Amino acid sequence: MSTQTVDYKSSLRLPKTTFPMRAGLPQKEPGILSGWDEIGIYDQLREKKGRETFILHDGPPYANGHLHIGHALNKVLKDFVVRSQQQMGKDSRYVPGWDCHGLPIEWKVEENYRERGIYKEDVSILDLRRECREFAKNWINIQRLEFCRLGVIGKWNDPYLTMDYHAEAVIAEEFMKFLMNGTLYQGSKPVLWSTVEKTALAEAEVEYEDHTSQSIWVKFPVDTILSKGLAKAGIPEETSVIIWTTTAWTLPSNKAICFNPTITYSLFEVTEAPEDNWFREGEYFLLADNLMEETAKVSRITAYRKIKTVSSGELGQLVCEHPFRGMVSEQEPDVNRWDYPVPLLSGDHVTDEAGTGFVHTAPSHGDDDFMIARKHNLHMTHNVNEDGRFRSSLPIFGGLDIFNSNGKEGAANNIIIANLITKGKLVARRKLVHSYPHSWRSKAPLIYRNTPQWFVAIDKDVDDNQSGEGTTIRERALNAINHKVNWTPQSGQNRINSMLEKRPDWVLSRQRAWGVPLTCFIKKGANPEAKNFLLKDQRVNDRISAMIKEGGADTWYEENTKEKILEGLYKSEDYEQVTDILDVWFDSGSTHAFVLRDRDDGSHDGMADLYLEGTDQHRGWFQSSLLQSCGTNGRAPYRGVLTHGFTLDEKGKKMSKSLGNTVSPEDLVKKHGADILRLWVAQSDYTSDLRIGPNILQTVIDSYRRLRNAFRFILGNLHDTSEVEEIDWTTMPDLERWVLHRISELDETVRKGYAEYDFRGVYSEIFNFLNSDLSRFYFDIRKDSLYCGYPESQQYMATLKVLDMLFNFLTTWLAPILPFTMEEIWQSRNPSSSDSVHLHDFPQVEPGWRNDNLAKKWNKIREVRRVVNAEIENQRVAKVIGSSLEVHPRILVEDEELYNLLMSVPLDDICITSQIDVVKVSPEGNKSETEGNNGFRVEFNLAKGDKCQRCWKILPGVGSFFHQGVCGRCDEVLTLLET
RNA sequence: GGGUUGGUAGCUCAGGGGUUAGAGCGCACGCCUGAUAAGCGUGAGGCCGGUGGUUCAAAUCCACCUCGACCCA
Repeated sequence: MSTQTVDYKSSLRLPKTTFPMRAGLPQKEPGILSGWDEIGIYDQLREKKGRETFILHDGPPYANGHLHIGHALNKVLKDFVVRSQQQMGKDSRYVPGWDCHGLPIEWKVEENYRERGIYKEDVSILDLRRECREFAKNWINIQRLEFCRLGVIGKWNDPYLTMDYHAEAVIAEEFMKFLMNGTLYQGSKPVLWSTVEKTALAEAEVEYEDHTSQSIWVKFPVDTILSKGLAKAGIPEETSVIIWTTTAWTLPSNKAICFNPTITYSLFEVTEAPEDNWFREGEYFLLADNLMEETAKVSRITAYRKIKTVSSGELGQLVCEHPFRGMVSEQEPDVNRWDYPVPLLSGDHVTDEAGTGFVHTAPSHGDDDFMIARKHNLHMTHNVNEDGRFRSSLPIFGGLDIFNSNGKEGAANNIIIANLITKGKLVARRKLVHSYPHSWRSKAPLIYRNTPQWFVAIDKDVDDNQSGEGTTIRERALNAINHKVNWTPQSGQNRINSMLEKRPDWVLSRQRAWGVPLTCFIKKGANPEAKNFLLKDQRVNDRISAMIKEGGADTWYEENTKEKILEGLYKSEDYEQVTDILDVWFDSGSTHAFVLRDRDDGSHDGMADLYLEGTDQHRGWFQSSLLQSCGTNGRAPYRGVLTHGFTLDEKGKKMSKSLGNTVSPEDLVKKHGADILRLWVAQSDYTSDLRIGPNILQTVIDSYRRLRNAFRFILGNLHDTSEVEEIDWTTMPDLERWVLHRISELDETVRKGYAEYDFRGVYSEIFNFLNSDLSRFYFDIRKDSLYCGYPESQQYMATLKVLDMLFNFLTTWLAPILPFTMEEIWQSRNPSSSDSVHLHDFPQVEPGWRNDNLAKKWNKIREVRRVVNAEIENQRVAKVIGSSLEVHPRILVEDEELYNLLMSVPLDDICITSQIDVVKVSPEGNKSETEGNNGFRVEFNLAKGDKCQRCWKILPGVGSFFHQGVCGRCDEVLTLLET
């Protein structure tokens, strides 16, 4: 035997590829992006004709500020959908959009004015709107770049904007449909109001700070005529209901008292009190039991007794007198403005944490009050003017100010309290420091003030001849969400349903500047309930929409607009032009009209296949779009809705700058690349909240590396060549056919997963396949053949063909999730300046690949292999061997079927041992040998012979062939290679 | 406070009345040095958020609590 070693390495076909192990995504991705740009990939995909469309309609993000991780999550999920639908054979279009109007932008612009020392009042509305438009435009451009950087495919060079003139015109048109179909009405609603700025404030403009108020306990005497069942309930006629309030000034506007049926109330009597006390001995009153003690303390009564508990049923029968009943003004001595009944109403908002358990209710001056009022048809009052003074016509209190123009407390509270004392209706008063709304700008305390607003009635029959799905907007909406729309996850249906069932009419109007106006006119001097209050004339509407299409919504605010529009049709001096703007949710709720219906790349029926947003949009866009569309089209604008959760930090906490636990998409992309961000999305369960942070990202990076290396192996063995000879799959070895079987299984789960938007399922299926079936099994086994086999042998060609197929399936399957990396992989095998993996659909599988019997067989073989591995590991740990090629095991099999099965495959290759023996043993005699081992047992033996210098197997006969130091197989291959 | 929703290994997730609760990654140990800042093998990790109930049997069903999230108040 020769001791001389020959270097046979050059005769091997070792993997060779230029595809680097380390990705360098942050550097590489921008280049890939510009490649896509150059070939115009989105438009090129649109050229594929004859495909069914799939329309994911983009929910427009708001154009103010950089993207946060939630935006990224949303757009990445959308991109998964868009790309996967396309590759499954659809024409999958995606038109991104932006929400441009609204308060936050108007605000920032105002802020800029302030910084420049300009007062908002000195700026014309047209100038302000111009600045807002510029502001939005600027951020749209920034966000567009940021979204594109994430690899999101779409019509980025022609997105939709809610501030496009066409969009503004359509929004106005859509609004006017509500004007015409009878659901629009003017009502009023309490809003937070600044008496300093004389304007309504949005919730976002409100700061809560401590404020000292006078809290008062007030008697509302029971109305003995109107109350029912007084005697039966054992309530004396001279009983009072005691309420508690911190806003004495709202008492003149009181219309009801609320109680909570879950609280226990009782009838009490004052049995002892100081001589000069407001609350006198012998007075009867009603109060929540839990609050009696506290009330006794503040009202200085020294003893009281509980007479009996009063049920909520009994309370509901009571009606009180207003404490100011009988008070008249000098101007109107005959009119008593407070001569109305004050009913006791049940309300969930009432608590027994403070006060008396009875809540004084002024419909015009509180949210809860307003809702109760609406439920019980209580009258709204208009007692408070813009400047925070009572209207001058209000008896007794007319002209008093609540807060003056400096935000300091006015006379109203004190004079009202003084009157209560005079009338013997005050029980107690206390100063109270509590959290109270203040203006973000002036820091002045705010009040709730009733202001006229425009509403869409959602329980009124819609006059539009589209009643197939219901006559009211609510009916249509409920019908749609419960019978027509497909929800992902299913829980979304329940969620939006419970919100829709309860929601009130839609408040459309905002007293702001930056938006689409409510383009309508009202008859001067007409009552809002009057038939001619609103000007309804299609000719007028047409002029308005033509005007806006031409010059944008700004034109509404130009001089003489009213005259121009009404010219020749109506006397303009008879009408007043509404200048309020629409709620921005109406803008975005109308996107289906100006995008899906109106754009060439919209959808054939104006409906989207999918809306995809965060779960907060159940109240937002999903609902506004639904209501808008049900009012204008009588149906939902979408067939499917997908919702995702929110992004949290690693501990499941909300992200916030102050906690320092934020992850910005920009940083992430700069540091790790967009594909890592996308892979994080793919690995997460978007149906609940998603966690992200450095540790979680590290595991994403790890799995990315692993995946990348598996592809590198495929590329290396394909030697970066794109041409692989066709061969008939039926002639392939068992093992290759098993891989084909797995591909066909995967094909089914991948397509099904994508169709159901189960990206995590798709990814984990593919990832596990790559690891468990390929790297650990198939690749490991076939390395011998790929490296050492004869390149023209049938088996080698079959393996190569399977690698080729795997390449095509895997790159396309993963392309929606990892568009950059799959492109890099695709290009490194098929370099081309015009091709892209994203132009290719998922390949088709052959029906014959699926072979469940074959799968069963290979499962069994892998089980045997696992046991062989375990035995080899034992010897390795014992330092008997290192490599598995040093082993020549024997497998003792009792089971006939298993024996035949093992004999039918090259088990030495499969176990990566130099040789292997399979021996049939009889079950008699040594039953225990294989019992509990599934009918077989592994016996360890060292491989005998010499190590082949080429393939490293240890075999007898090595060295006895023509080529030095090699085994028979290698000798043969070397000979063939030389010819 | 209400509605909705979630809590399974260090991480991301499967499972879902019935043997010793699974996967992948990570980790530890070992091997290989012809996927090499890679690959292979083996292994250790879990009072399945808590308490109580229903049941022969609960991670799974029910109730309550707790911790988080979204929306609302």
